[in-house]
Amino acid sequence: MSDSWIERFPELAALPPEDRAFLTERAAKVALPAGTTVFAPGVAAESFLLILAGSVRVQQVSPGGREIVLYRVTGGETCIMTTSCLLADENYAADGVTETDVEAVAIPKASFEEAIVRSPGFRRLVFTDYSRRISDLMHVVEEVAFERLDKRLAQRLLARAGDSPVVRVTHHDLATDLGSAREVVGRLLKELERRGWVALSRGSIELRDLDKLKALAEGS
Amino acid sequence: MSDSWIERFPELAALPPEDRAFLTERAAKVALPAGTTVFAPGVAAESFLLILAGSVRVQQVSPGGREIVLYRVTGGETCIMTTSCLLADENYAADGVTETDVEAVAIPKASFEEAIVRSPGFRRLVFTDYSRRISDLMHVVEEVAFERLDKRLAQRLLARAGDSPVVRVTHHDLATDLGSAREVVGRLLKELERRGWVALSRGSIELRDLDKLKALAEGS
DNA sequence: GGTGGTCTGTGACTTAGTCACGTTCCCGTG
DNA sequence: CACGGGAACGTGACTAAGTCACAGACCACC
Repeated sequence: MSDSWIERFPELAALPPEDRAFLTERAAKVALPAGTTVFAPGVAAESFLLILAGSVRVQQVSPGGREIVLYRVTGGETCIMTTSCLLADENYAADGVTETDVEAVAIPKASFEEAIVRSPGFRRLVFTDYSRRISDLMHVVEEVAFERLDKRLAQRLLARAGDSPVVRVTHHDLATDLGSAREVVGRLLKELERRGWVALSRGSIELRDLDKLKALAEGS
Repeated sequence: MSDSWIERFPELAALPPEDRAFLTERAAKVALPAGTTVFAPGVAAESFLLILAGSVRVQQVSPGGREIVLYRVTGGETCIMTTSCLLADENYAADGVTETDVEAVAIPKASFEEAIVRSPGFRRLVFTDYSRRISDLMHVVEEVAFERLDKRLAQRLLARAGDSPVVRVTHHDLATDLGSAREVVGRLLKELERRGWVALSRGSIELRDLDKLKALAEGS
């Protein structure tokens, strides 16, 4: 298989040629359409997944139907949940869904284990990704437990706005991002609109006063 | 050094003799009195830690002074926060404090990396522990985001009660366990007392109706 | 027998979540 | 074009949880 994908992973691109070859020979490219369930509680994974492009949302769903996004896996990152299932036969209470069309590379379990043994650089990539996810999770705990919702909402709005000031997102999606309820998010947004900081319309939100929003997002 | 400690870790005890010897030769036993800070934001670790006895509490502290316990590391487990620092040079926003006197075994960074390479069983132990902590963290997120506080409080009371029905703990400590505020915990406890399910006194709580508490802890 | 520190209690208030609706908008089908 | 259904959003009334500013109460130790 072509080894061009490996350039998406600086740690792997810097590997000695024989390790690069080992990986590229055993990797298979896969394409996942938006909305695919990559993993779910009770389903064992059989490959190590490296995401080339697109985004996988890892979330928890409560018995009562509420959801919270734990983190997102995007291009250049690996999917810890499948890794863990490979290494520890662990089953998690979270599921992963592609938010966009996703291009990924899959390495079978046996080759993955061998790569861990033979390549310090590969090992480092895997451990680094574990650490990043643990950081992500700790950050979620911190936010959910301690931060005000209006502040978190402002953070999310700013994060979702790329260069464009218009964010295409529903109240429900924002609530899922924040682990809150749609009505609550709607009310907070309405208050922001009343202040003139955003303009609301069905399915999208225009950020009108970035400075004020940033102040809210960063304020203590 | 004596290799008796290795029996505390079934995965390691089952290792081939040469791997066991490798670990026991390089491990150093350490004793940490209660209240010792094992790691903290901004401090790099230099050894892999295996806990033999006692308990290390890993927690986050908010700017506003509120705290939440993320998980506890107890006998027979390893400390992935230090592991992560070893492997990924990551710095976390959490700190670890010994809750009791702790006996542990430390393996220097270089020996740790070598053990990862040479011993599949050791590798498995490390990855399994990563997975366990990720599970723990996801569980915390789920509880904080979705579960009622009275239910979580009942769970904690039951968890803290060993065989004895009298739990020695302050309202503040329970609040820290739950990531909540002392006053809130106090009010909920008072309500439980009014129902006759617990009896409160300074510094301790007597569980009077385990069935009712269990029903609360398990109820939807 | 004070005295400082820890632990707990309380009321008034704000913020967040829940529940049960109702309304509006969009888009495809008859 | 009407209209019907689903998705998105709005609202009010209520409960749960967190915050703030205190005030006691208990304990240990001079």
